[in-house]
Amino acid sequence: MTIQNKRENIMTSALALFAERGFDATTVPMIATSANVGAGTIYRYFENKEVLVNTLFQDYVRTFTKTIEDQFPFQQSVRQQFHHIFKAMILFTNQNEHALYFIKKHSAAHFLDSQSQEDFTQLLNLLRSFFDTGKEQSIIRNLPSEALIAILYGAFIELQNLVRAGELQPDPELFTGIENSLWDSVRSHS
Amino acid sequence: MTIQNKRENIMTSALALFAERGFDATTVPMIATSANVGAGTIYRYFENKEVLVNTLFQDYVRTFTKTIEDQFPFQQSVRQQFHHIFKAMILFTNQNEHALYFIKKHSAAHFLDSQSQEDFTQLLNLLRSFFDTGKEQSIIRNLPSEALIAILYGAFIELQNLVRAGELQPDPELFTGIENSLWDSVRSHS
DNA sequence: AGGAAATGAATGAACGTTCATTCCGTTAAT
DNA sequence: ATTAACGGAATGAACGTTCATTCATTTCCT
Repeated sequence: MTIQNKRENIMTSALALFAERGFDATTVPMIATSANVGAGTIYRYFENKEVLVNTLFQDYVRTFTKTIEDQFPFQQSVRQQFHHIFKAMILFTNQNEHALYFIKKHSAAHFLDSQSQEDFTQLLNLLRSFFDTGKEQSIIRNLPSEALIAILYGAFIELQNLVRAGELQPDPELFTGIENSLWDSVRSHS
Repeated sequence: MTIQNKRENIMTSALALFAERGFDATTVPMIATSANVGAGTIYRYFENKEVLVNTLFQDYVRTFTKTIEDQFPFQQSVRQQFHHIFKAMILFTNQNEHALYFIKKHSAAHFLDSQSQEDFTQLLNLLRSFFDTGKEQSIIRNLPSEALIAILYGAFIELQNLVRAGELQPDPELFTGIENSLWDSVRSHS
């Protein structure tokens, strides 16, 4: 196993455990066992448990932000921009199974350093500016953008949890239905 | 302070701490300090930390379920039933500040005993039967009831977090707007 | 005074972290 | 081609700390 693989292995194991059990209920030996390394090995790659969780947090928040920003259809309709964001959320979740839930679960945690908080704020700003633009055009419902983000984000995460738990079959039809539901929750019905 | 008050005091303090920090990051001495009692006193009222958290969980899940069931307008329209549920969520949150978030945060936790899980399932069943009825009448969107619950529940909790954090002003106008948004997310737009 | 309630220092288990040791791939010498 | 020496990577037992829990003692109330 290469060094890069081993580092990623530790990160992937830690991500899944942090997402499932939470930071505080996950022990370093647990991560080590799951990653098939000795407990001490983790400290060759990460200064300590908090550095590990912050590294993970920043990594995935940035990747998620980039996924939304990538080829964002600035010229097109608000509805199409919403579709792009929704697609990005699905794509990111498919490519990083536990990442969104991990982010959600720890985005207000006491151990986040200032860099992690900054990265998360940037993600929120991106969503906020989308909703603000949509409201200016009277296409998005007249609610605080914070609230609109909460609705979209809260509902989406809860749904992905059901999919992860196997209680919901992730077929395209379902996703279209959910996209429409969430669009109807944020759009203006004048 | 009466015995009943002391017990409630411990429960209220534990609730707030569990909601804010999570079960694993909350220590028993923390709860004791917050409740102005000695650490040992907690063990006069609760066998151990897990019994305490399960007692809290069952208490609040049952109260929440009762709040929804109380005066439920079975005879009236699905929209009015939805309004009742939404009002119940607001009422319950006003009367039990941290309770809904506590429930949310721990409803899939590893330390929940079978009684807690059963109580939570009953709450879900109540919501599920509301959505099922609404779908039969083609008033509710044709999505799995699990998904509809996730949307309503996920969005609502996320919004209450913003209110608790002071990032959203809880005025009646906002709540009406949110109720409409969530109704539009679950209703059928034929 | 007597008995129940409350206490918080003491305890042992479990945690994050360290570090003396082992392992293993590469290099160099024969 | 084989072997010896080297050094960074990996290890997991051991350390100090923190936690949940206990219990000998004190406090409170009747």
